[in-house]
Amino acid sequence: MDRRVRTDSRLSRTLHVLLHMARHDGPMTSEAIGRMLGTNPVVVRRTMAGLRTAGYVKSEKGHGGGWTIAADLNAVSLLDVHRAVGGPRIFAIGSDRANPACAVEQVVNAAVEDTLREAEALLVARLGSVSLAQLARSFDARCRTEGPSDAATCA
Amino acid sequence: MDRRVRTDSRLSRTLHVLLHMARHDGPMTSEAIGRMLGTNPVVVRRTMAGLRTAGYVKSEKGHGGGWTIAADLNAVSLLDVHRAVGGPRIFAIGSDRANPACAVEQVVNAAVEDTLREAEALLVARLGSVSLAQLARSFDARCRTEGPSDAATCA
DNA sequence: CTATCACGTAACTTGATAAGTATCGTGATG
DNA sequence: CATCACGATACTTATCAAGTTACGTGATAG
Repeated sequence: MDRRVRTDSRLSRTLHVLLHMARHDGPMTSEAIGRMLGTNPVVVRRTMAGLRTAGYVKSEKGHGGGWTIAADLNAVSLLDVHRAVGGPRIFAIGSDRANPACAVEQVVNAAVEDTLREAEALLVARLGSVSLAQLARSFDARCRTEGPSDAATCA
Repeated sequence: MDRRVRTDSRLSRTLHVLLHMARHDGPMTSEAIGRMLGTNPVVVRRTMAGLRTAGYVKSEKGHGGGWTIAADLNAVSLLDVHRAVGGPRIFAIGSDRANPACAVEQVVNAAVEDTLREAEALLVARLGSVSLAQLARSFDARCRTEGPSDAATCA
């Protein structure tokens, strides 16, 4: 399905970058990463800033500088990355008024929000249970079954 | 928590309206509903249009006109309402490129989207398992435990 | 020391979408 | 026939991720 919608893609883009960094020797520049993602270096730096604060990557200036992984990939989950990039809003739906005076509205909001909370809990549990290392391994596994790993380079 | 974010509140607002309509004799005008929701009649009509198409409500023009429930509340689930109001976008996060050339990106997107799909399936199952009648009953139950039902009127 | 490289940061623009608003048409009621 | 209430269109507003421009800072090369 070709989604042309408005979704926050910081998590998936960051995971994409991190996996490439894991398979790459030496620092990667924001410009090179931006080319991979089809965007520009400023957007990359903006998103990576959260990862640096969390200690998952570090950055160096000057010649030969760029971004490097600074953590054990086994110790960082997809949830950690989601939080590091500051992507708190998961749902596009919800209720707008927090404490309505109307009791009917209170019941309705509670019902909807309970359901959303359940779904969010599942999401958090799933994202928290997968490490970057596992994700990298699932990529390697896929390459072994589907052919050579040349496709790891971005267009 | 006081969310001042950008959420699609069509589902919760519509449920709110439907429950009031169920407790109300005769048609309710878009203007009266708009006052309940703190919005204006055009927004109400726009959202209700989907419900009418689905056959859950009907509308009458002229004196004494307005909106009336046209379906068995036991037969309509919260999921039915969600779909009737045309609210398809559930998540604010996701991946932007559907079929990337990069195999790493494919693996990452698949992982993220599988997780989202799981959460969506849970959400759909939950919303589909609750009928409007059940929601109305849970309101009545709450009133019995917490006091008189005067709070069913909106501010 | 100076030029270049690469990140850091701030400010602004763009695009998409729910919500809000204004206006006019249409049909039904009294 | 006057009024009411919906139907529909068009336009504006608000929000936020993403994109863009511009300039500053520190590090390396020569």
